[in-house]
Amino acid sequence: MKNRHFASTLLHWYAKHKRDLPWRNTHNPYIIWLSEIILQQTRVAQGLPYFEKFLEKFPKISDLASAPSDEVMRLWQGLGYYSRARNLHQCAKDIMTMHNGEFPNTYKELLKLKGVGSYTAAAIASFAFGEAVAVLDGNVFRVLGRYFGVSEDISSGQGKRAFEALANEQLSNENPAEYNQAIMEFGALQCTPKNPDCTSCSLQEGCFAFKENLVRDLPVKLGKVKVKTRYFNYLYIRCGSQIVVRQRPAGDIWQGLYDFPLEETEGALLQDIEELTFFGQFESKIEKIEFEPESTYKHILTHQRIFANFVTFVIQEKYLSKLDQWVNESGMELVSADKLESLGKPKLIVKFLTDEK
DNA sequence: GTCCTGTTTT
DNA sequence: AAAACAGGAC
Repeated sequence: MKNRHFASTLLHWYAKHKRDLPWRNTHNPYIIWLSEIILQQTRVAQGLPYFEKFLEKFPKISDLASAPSDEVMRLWQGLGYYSRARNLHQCAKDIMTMHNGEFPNTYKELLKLKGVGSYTAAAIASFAFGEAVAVLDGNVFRVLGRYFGVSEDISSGQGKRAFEALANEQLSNENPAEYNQAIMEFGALQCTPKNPDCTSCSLQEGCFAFKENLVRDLPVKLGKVKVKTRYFNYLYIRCGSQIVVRQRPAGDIWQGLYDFPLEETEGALLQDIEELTFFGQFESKIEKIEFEPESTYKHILTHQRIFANFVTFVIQEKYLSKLDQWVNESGMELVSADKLESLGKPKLIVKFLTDEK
């Protein structure tokens, strides 16, 4: 007989402390999948409004599959990690075309879906279909790492395998769904990264980290991110009621979102508009120019630090066709302010547009 | 390693 | 104000 103290304590704690969240009252795999993709790398408080918007707009997976991708990206605007939105949409289409609109119902098959990795596959398999497979997310690493005193690095392959084995060993086979929810909720509310509430903890007695005073040091996470700095000189070009926009290409940040024509520089932002290639081409046709290098925006990502300036150009309306030609040749678009509002944009762009008003 | 934004800590 | 942190897929 295995020692079930850990699992049963978590299950009791969960029954008493769990939050009532909309995706917890269903076995509908579409709703569970949607919530899990939105909550990847995202806290409940930030993801909840997006979950509600998406479910209202797309009540069924067929609704999501048939939506234009710009609409999906616009709805995702502000949530970050936009590949999740692209994968979400592609996955919905794949399920309609390759699975007759029905979700796969095993961990193994779920893992093949776009945007579904080991965590999300385990979550859907257990929550929707009751499969006995343990989830492994940041909360689970922390709770297991502390309670059992695992000192392996969670970012190494060896560490991950050790945690996976331990997680599946502790999993309640009677109720894998409740157990998975319980350990993650426990990590989110009780066994938090900073200042966990050890004094009121029902697992305190058997906790290795508490006993050895290692709560602050577990789990072990090595590996550092090196941040590179980039300089974006944005051109905010208007002509009559039209604005020049550009959809961001593959191979860089914010793929599929819209921003403005951009001249990126090395080492520093441009200090003079005459250094902009665009200025040379349109110098004689510019009515009004605003250049405010003092209002530089700083935008921080995990791996990049971006400094951005926005230079406003107002082109005389009689040169619209000339501008239109340049826009088309450069693979960009001229859109109205309303259209621009409706497009999915990075936070940096939304912030600039808000500040403009 | 590459992908984002919001919150917490310093 | 800046840095650190939180949160998985590819």
